[in-house]
Amino acid sequence: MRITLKACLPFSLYSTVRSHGWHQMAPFSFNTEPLVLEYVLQLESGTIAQLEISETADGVRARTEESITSEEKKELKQKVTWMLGLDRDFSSFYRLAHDEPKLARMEAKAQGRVLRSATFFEDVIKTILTTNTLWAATKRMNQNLVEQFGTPVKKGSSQKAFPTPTRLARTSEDVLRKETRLGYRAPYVLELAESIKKDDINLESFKNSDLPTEQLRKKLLTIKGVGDYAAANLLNILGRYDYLPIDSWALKVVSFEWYNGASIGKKEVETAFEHWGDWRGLAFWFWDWSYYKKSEKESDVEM
DNA sequence: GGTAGACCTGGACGC
DNA sequence: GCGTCCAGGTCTACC
Repeated sequence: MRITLKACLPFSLYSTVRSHGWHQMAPFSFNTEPLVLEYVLQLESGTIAQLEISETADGVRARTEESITSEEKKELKQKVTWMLGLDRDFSSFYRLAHDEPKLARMEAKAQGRVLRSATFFEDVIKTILTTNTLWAATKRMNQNLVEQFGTPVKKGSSQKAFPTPTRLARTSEDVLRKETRLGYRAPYVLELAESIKKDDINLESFKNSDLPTEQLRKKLLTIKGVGDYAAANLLNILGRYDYLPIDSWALKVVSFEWYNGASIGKKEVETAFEHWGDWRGLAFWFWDWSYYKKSEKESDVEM
């Protein structure tokens, strides 16, 4: 089965996929030759579809070998549109970015979209796994979650979908802590899965919520394991750019950019992007950091 | 509202 | 191979 979807132009599959590290996390995988994004998607009906998404002249083509119903096809279209932000229009931001040398490239590279998971639940769990740990450990915890609790494409297949809240709610904190190696994050993941199962929280409604960003942020902060950084990161994923995800990396690159490497706090980061108003999260996310130019120069010397 | 300490894993390092 | 140190956000208790 194949579907083609049009994107609001400009669009680049490569730029969207490489917008952050999600493409390195199961059930995503990404090949550059040829350019294909793979994802194991679990539909509402329970059907598992192994998707191969490639770029077309004006959008994407999604292919799966599984036969699916017309209702499932409709859901698949909605999910792919959401994951790649195909309907997102960044023209107002591009007009502002043209005058900023650190962002002026964005329109030509069709940057602005961030890769999202099929469900907001998956994005919240993955964000919790990024906190207070190294990237390698985040990937390992996520891999363990998918391997241990994900539904396979076919019986015996190693390709599995991200676990559903219902499936995770059936496990125990002890298993998540010791076997999935989530450590102190285990009760947070379990509590969230249980809350969704009991309908205490509907994370998927956050995708198209009319609530003001501040109220949405407050709701996110009620989730155990989601603090200021994680909430801002999740708001950016939802397309709300009013908050900056300030972690230790942000302090480092902003300090290098404007404070000559001196020790700084959150306030300095916020001040640096204040004038971008409602777009500040997006400007921050795609800023062309001098810190990396310096690193490249140093590695050039070493070579 | 601000701050200190605990939480937990895994990589780096020294022995 | 073993032990120690450190980095990484959030939570909770306390002031």
